[in-house]
Amino acid sequence: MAIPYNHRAIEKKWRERWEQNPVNVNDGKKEKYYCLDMFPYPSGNGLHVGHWRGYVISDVWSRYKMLNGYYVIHPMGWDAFGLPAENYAIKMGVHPAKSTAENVANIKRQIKEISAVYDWDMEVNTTDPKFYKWTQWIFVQMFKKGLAYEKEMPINWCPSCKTGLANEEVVNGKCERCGSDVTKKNLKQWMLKITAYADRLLDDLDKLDWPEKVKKMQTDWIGKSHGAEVNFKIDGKDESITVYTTRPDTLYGATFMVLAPEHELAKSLANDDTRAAVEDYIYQASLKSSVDRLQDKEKTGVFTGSYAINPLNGAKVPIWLSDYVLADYGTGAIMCVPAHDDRDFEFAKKFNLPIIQVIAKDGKEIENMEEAYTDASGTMINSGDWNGLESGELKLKAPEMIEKMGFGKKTTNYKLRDWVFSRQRYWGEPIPIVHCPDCGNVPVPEEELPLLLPDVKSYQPTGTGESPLADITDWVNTTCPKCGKPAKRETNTMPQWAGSSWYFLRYVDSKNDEELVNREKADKYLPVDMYIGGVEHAVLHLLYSRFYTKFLNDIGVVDFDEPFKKLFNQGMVCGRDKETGAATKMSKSLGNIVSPDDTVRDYGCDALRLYELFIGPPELDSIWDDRGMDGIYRFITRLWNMVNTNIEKDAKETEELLKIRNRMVSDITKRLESFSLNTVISAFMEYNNKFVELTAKDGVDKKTLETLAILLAPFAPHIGEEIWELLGHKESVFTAKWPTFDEKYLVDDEIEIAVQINGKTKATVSINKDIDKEAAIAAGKEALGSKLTGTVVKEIYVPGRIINIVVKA
RNA sequence: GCCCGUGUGGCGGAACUGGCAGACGCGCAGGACUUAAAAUCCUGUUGUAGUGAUACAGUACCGGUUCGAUUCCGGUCACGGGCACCA
Repeated sequence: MAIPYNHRAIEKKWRERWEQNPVNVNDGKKEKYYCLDMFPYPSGNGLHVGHWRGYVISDVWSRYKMLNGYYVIHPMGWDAFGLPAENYAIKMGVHPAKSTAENVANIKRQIKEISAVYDWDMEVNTTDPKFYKWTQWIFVQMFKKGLAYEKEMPINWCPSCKTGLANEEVVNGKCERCGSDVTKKNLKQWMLKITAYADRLLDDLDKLDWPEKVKKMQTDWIGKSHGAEVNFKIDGKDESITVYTTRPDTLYGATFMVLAPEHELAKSLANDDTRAAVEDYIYQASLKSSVDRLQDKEKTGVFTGSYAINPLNGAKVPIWLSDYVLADYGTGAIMCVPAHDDRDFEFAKKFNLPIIQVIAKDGKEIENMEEAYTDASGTMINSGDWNGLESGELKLKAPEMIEKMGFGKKTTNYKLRDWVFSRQRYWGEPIPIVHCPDCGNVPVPEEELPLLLPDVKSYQPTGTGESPLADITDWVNTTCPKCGKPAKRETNTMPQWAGSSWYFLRYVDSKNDEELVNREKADKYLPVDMYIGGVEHAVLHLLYSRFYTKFLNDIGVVDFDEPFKKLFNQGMVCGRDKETGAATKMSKSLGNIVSPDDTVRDYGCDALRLYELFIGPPELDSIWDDRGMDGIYRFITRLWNMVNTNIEKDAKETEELLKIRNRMVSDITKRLESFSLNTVISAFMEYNNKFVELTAKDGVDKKTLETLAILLAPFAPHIGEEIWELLGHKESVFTAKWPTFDEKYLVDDEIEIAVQINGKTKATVSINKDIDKEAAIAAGKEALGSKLTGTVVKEIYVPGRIINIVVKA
């Protein structure tokens, strides 16, 4: 009898062989295919089976591409700077450099258990000075182009992480990392002018083969809107206030105006009667945190005492202050049309302000308006010259009309804000800037990069708005690179996203000390063809990376302006809540983390790889169930025994086997191409069941077994190799070509189809696939026999699919 | 509140452009082998009624289009995700 399946021996053997003779080689002739994983941050918890899943998916895809003749770039690295690593270090009471190195070592060991075809020569680590030299270099280039600038402003501040945060890092008013309520803090910050790329970031989404969901999230995040700025004169003064509106068609319906409490004219609009109330309102608003401002939907406000003149009809409208108007969007001031905007309506009701309907709803004026009519469709009313126009068309034309009339202009606005880039933390790339009292901000000269992160005993965040680096006077005090006079270093560090925004460019030339990436190599091996990772980075990493790539394209570092052609988001692997049985995210606090280590030991790497795929559709979340591993192991054992038995049998190729083999190739290839990886595994099981059946009879031929070995290799590489070798091959299975199939074997001549009466299946019948309708109907009726009663009204035959007889009782 | 996604056996999930709903696997039940257990193999497994072939019902719910709907359309509910006063 055949040798029993021994996953430990087989996997050890092939891992050693691959180590000596890598299977993914660049012979300079093959076309490249760049398949990238989102690189992990090395947390102390190590990997769980959820992380594994993404890596298995990308490895299956990489190996499939190899078998299709590509040289596959499939690298791995470490996103090791940033808050998670630093917070972990603080918790454990060790230096982040030390804990990071330990965590990297542990996770690398775990990742090697996957037996993926990673090219470890390419490995990068964002905390390596040789790497962050270039992270700093990019910052300097941005500074030179005016895209990195310093600004004092109220920014999002996490009181627990004790650092400023980017807008993208604030989720529902809470810190993305630790969940604390985010407050505002006035700090001098480095900013990156991502808004300069807003239009390109928006327009180029069309070029990308990405999930629609992610594209939509980025579109919404950029939030481009079209409208007009309109100038309203302040009654009795020379000054005017400019508002931004997307609904200039409703200008005749503007019955009041609201400014953000932070608006520069806010105080000056008050008179003796209102001054106390206005100043108090402004003060109260300044105390509100962003969370309060998000949660208090109840409108508040105060009348300034001043009026503005509607430039279109000369109407005098009161000017109010309210915190529902955002200071940093548009002009910080809005014209209010309560009849056609929900928020303005609510405000008008609360403060008893007039409501004028200017768009007819269903051709009429609404009698007792109970909610705003917000559709831009209907005929204009109460609108002077504009009466009778269609509001949707007017909305589009009004900005230009206003521009011609001379009291405003057509304009666009974005929700996207510039990127707050300073972190008041230790564990990040130092921002390479020197503050000189005479020369201002001077970048560290490029030949002096990297500017090393100094070693320090106390790396805890200070909470004062200063980075821990500020305490290291030796380091802070320096000389100005320009004039040589005493100067001080910038002490803030970069956010975690700095390194991850460009790391994928570095893999293909990771040891280059002269350039970020050699241009020739970049042209040859970049950009990324397939990027695989979780959806949680939709507006963070994936937006930042696109921005960086466009910038590097602009300064000639690379010749493409989109980093990732295709994106695949894999679903999470959830655990089960022990009490409710509901699916929950795997987390340490819930105690439902499943580590891959034990599973690999007990069932083997191949078994876990197959199970990670079999568990459910790769793009959806799925639930881990340990018991499923037994099913996979049974399948592997059955397959293993089947192959070994057939090697002894040495069966002949028959017509039946030819058919099965071609169908197997067709099924697996189609499902793999459409990323339906869970059903690929199902198909393997189904075909294996057939082979087991045939083995009990005449056996399965060698060619079919070879085909099976190749098909299986991307999924279970050790087994694929072992079977390939058992079948007499000296070279690796990955030197083989992915098999093709012949269409002629996919369809039977005799097919079995369903026979229905009034759309309900009542019988089945075997017919030749080419017979005409008449013959098919006759065969169908015969199969139905006495079940067919009543008058036949209609006879339907869809060739190869169905026979349906419609009868009337 | 707005936008997007999902809803199929005890469980994970299949079903190509509308064409035999429940592939494949888990679990469970019965059987074989065994002194016994594990492992392995075989059989069954949507529900209801019936010994039975079979009949009827059935893809969250209500309705529509169609010879025929898990699939298309309209409405409702539930769950998940994104955005959240962006004028």
